[in-house]
Amino acid sequence: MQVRYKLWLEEGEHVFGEGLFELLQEIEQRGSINQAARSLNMSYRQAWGQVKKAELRLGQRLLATRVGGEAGGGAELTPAGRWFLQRFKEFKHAAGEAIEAAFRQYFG
Amino acid sequence: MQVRYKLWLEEGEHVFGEGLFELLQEIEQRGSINQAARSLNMSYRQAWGQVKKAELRLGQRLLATRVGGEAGGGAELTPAGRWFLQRFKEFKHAAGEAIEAAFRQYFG
DNA sequence: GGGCGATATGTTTTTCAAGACATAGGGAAA
DNA sequence: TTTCCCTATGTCTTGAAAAACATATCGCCC
Repeated sequence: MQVRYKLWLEEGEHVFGEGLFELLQEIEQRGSINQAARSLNMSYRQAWGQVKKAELRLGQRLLATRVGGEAGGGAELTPAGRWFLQRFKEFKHAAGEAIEAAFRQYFG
Repeated sequence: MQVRYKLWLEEGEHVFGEGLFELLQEIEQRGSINQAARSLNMSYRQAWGQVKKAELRLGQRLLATRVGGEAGGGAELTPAGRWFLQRFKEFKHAAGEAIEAAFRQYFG
């Protein structure tokens, strides 16, 4: 038997979770939504929509994008984007450890 | 902004989570699946199916039921049922506290 | 100016889980 | 022997989220 969990943040509605976390991470190191989506095996439409919805609900931009140009365009994280990425990463790690520990304590 | 989470146990597949937890709790103090379902605002079909699926996957009974008789029948927890209920309750509490604490630490 | 690789959205289709509906049967008690 | 309240299942409907499909536009570069 094993424990499973999902963690996310809400601002009335879902704004930041595992999916967006991985997506932003990938965008940060690839420089484009398209590349990131591809590498995570999802469609550009899906990736873009996810970011857009979060930005709307948070009331702030997570990505700075450009259209056209040398590489056709691209995207990079705004300071807010980097902030969320970093914080969520640390939070997720701490919470995950604690959950596993509690599981071991009560079911191990 | 607030943190949200879901915790559950798997044995290959989902076997025990919040839903079953509340259901067993209610059954324990009401003595019937029907009454419990009603009080949780779900159908008997749904409640019964949930228990059945878990029992199948766990390979052990969670409820001892009887058909017909004075109250029409009824259900009570087996020792295994009580064990899961108690353990999950404690685990859920400990994990919840830890998650909230981590959230405060990183986003508070 | 056409191709390439991006962003940016609207629309439609699929899928899959949740819920609703239906039916059979058991046993005490009036 | 009928009524009542329950267990026990099969099946059908539906509704929402995910995926697929379809366009439009932008700007460098050859």
